[in-house]
Amino acid sequence: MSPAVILWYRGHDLRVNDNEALSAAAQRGRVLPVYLHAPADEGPWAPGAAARWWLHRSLQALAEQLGAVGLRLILRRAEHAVDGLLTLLEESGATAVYTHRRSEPEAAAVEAAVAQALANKGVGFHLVQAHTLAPLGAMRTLEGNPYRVFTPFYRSLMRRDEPAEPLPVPDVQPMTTWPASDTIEQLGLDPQHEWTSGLAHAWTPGERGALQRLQTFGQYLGDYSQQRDRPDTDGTSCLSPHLRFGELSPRQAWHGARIAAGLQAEPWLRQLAWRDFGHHLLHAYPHTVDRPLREMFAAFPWSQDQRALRIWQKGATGFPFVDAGMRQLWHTGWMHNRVRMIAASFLVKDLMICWQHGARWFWDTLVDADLANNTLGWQWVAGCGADAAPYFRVFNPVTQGEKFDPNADYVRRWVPALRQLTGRDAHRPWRVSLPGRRYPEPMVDHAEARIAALAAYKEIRP
DNA sequence: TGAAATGTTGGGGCG
DNA sequence: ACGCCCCAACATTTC
Repeated sequence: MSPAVILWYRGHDLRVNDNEALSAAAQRGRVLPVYLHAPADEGPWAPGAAARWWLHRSLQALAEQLGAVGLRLILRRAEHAVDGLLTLLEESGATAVYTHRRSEPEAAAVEAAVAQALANKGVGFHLVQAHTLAPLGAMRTLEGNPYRVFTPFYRSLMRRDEPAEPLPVPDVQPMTTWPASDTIEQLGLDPQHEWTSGLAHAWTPGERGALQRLQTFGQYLGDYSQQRDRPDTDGTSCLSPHLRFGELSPRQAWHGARIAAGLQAEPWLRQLAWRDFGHHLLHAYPHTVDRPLREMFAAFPWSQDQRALRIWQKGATGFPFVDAGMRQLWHTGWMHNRVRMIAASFLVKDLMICWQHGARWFWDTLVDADLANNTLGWQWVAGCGADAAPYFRVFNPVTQGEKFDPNADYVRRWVPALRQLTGRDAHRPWRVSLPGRRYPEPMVDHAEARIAALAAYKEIRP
């Protein structure tokens, strides 16, 4: 009788296809899959509400996928993951633990603690690297430093061999008797707020939903470079939450895109590489989750206006493109990337509210909230990160709207009060009279706000 | 993965 | 025919 081995799911790896830890575990013994909800391990960046909504459903989907091959997903609460693993080792007599490495600083500490505890027990610990295209730490400049500029990082990534082909679902030997499991409800992940009703309409969490989305997007890949900046179309893949939860591996995405579009997949693979860049940066500079990479920004004279922050969060700034984005976020847990840049720029430059507040809001409301990419994106916009937009590049929320949402279809979709306006007027509603005034006046004068932000930036420059 | 200010050019209206 | 002005279109500089 072969020994039991634990397959430790950690929430960024919720799939059975192309699952290296599963495949390795299956070769070694009877597979015991477990997800441990360990709040004490999570620190200040525990998954936000939208991510918990997704996680709850993705775990249900994973349990089904595992069930189809004869495995059962064990769910457990534990103070620390290491406690949960030790308990399960006792109960099952398992001889090894397989899992996938994460890139977050807190997760690295957990991995170290688990490695230590398992070594003490003489239990094998197999930490597999599969959440990025290139292994964390493997991407180095000629001087041996981490890349801090995207383009050289990208070129270097593309010079590597193509990622290996995705693995099929392995043949598995199930356990003969299964340890007890909590129910998904007992984990208490689902936020059960009223607002989550919109999320279910927009998404299908789980591996099947992910593969379906990849399949569908493959048909549009040829138009990606034309359409990707247009929030009024479905030009982007919308794979980000699936990748975040590992319902799809980056190399599955890579090969899926190659099969669908061959060399034409390049512009989209470049975006997939941005995802890798974020994870490599977070791994190299873990403190950047709440501190600017470029240290002079610590002295920036940020505004503490809580009221303004609320107005931005609600999507009531009076700038239609910004408000449409913030409302799309609230209703669907997702925002088009072009609009993320504009909305983020508005918070940081027009309102001069520090990027950490924006990052926290996105963290709580995005279904694809990923610490590495959220940090990269906000520091990019704020101008304080790696390969950041220079601070003096201030987006104009009106002209950006006119450029990328020329008929204002996106704005009118998400801001009902503007629906009666023509495409031309919807981006500048203050020029026309709105019956009932259901849409707010602009909360700032953009031209003045821009000048104020540039002046503040001048203060901190060396 | 900007935008605004400033500079330059060239066509056309006009006296 | 000529110079002058206006201004759109484009280029360059600056933040």
